[in-house]
Amino acid sequence: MKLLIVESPAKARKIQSYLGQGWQVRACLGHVRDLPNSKDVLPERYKDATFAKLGVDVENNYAPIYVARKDKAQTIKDLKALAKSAEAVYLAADPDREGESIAWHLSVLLGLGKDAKRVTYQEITERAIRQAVANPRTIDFHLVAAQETRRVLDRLAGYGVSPLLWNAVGGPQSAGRVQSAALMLLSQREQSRLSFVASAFWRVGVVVASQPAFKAQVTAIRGTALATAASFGASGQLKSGLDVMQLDQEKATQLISYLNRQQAVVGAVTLSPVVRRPPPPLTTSGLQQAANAKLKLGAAQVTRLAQSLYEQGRITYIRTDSPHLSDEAIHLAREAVATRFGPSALPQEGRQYATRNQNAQEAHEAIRPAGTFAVPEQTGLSGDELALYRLVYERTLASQMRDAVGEKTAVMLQAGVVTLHASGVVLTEKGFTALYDDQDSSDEEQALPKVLVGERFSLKDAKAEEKKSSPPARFTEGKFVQVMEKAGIGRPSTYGATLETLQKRNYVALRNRQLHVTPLGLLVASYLMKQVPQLVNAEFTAQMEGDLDRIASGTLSRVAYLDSIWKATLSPAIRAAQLFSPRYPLPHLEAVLEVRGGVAGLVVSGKGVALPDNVLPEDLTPQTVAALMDGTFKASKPKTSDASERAVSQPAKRTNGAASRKKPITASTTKRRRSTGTK
DNA sequence: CAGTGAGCGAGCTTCCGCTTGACTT
Repeated sequence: MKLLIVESPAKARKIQSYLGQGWQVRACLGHVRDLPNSKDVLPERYKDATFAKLGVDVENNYAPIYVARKDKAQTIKDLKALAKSAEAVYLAADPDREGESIAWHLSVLLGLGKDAKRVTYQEITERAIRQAVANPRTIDFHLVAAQETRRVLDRLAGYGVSPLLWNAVGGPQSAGRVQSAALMLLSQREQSRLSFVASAFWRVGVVVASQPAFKAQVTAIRGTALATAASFGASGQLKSGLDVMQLDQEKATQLISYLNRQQAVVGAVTLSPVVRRPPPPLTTSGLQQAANAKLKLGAAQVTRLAQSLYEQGRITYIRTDSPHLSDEAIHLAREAVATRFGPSALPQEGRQYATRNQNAQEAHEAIRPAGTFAVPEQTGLSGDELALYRLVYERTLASQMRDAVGEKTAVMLQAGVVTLHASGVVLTEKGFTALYDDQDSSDEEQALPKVLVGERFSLKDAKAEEKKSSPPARFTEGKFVQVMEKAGIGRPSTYGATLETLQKRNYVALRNRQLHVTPLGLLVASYLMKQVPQLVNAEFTAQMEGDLDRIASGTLSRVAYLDSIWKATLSPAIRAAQLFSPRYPLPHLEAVLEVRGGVAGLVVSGKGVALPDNVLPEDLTPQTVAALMDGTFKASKPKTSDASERAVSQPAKRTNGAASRKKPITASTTKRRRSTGTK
């Protein structure tokens, strides 16, 4: 009997069916050994070591202590028994950095030594598997070293910086390479919203009475452009150097009566072709984004539903960063498109998509229907599972369909001294949009009639509308997963977990499906930014990836790299960090956020109160601040939250005593903390 | 005299990434 070990049980079943008799295919369920997370799992000889809690002997070339993971005890026992009676053991963990490490840890636990046979393959077909097991290689120790470097760095950074927060903020706080960089991105967005000053301006629209009629907007008067939202800076002023006119209500009203007496002459007609390519097949982040936008599902819910579909054999593996489709998948997708829309809906050749993500490891295919591409209605699925499967099915098919082709028409008209513009798009070939439309339905696109330069039309129904410049939008969970991927922060298997951690720590909260940074989150972010800017820098992970690649190729030593990050950078910053608690002066308000015992509070002219749990920075106005200070504040009852919001916020419920304890912050206590801390 | 509460000190918290069930509530 030969033993083949993969990571996932679903994959094991599939491969078992290919290899058949003479093979045992088993799953190890991911990592089997790790750094210790508590003292009781430590081997006896390390119990008294100074680095016991850290699990890394920094002074001895950053040697890690590895212990078998408790949650894998049974799995390891079973694998050991099988390995003993097997004539050969093949280690077939995923073909990436983490997979190579898993293979090595298995080889140690199973006592395989140099005989360990490492096999990898890019797709799960009988041919690919048989070819892989016929050509085993040895374990790539450079790649294993790169993974170990990543693991050690994360432990040193996380366990090094988190205690700073216990001192400065109080309570069970945490910091890390991924979660703190993510918090910083969210916090920067929240801060630019808090300091943003909105400006009001007026826009005037009119109906051009052609056959059929269409709508046009006033864009300029006597050659001077009217202000749009883009004309204003974040502080509410018109951007300098712009020659624009800001309409107020009075001028807008005058403009309306002027327009109603005018005729418009067509001054220019511009036609330009429009080609829209289909969106690529789904990756983990793409699935989160699409399911959030189209199905209004939260991150945790999408993960649960997708995992279930994967286990039922409906879709391929759900944690992937590659939009790649196998030849077989492209063939099946094209067949399904031809059945539904006819062969004319297909381009000559199948379409392959390249990843846009620099850090992609591409160990898996895109997320697509597994097996025979069952039509959604014939799967027997229902509810959210059906909806999510349909999304995967349609995105996969759409990726193989023709481009949508059309024409954009832009018309300029002159009505006396007033310049008007109208535009519209008409699709002449629907292409993939016949199946899957990825455009926001809100940006309406009118079909313009054919008009000629010099034609005259009367105007009617002129209307003025007040608009406001708006701050950068908050992120939904789905959108933010894409932001993390683009910044190279985290991995497909951790995007959801990172969002959960940030919510569990009460740094981030969901409201109306949008991610908000809490007062505590703002304080933690501003503290980390001041004391350990290296850790929260969004570039940090991207640079790390480059260095890990050099370690994997053998051109950079693991110890030299860790020295440059730990001994030369992070460790000195941690030693020099101030321990006093952070303050955050709120823009536009005479109030400062402070924190005591892990609870954020508000301080106004020396007097402090703790903030109730569900108060977010956007709730703080002169009125609510006054009410909070004199104790008359009533939390506005949030509107009934939808299911996806509940699903995520439930596990985030805080059970820790320190965090839920409420103590008023007084001027004397905050002052004392600061004076002791700065010594 | 009994009950209350301020104040003190000891001990605790934490990372990222790879995988699923087996546990309660």
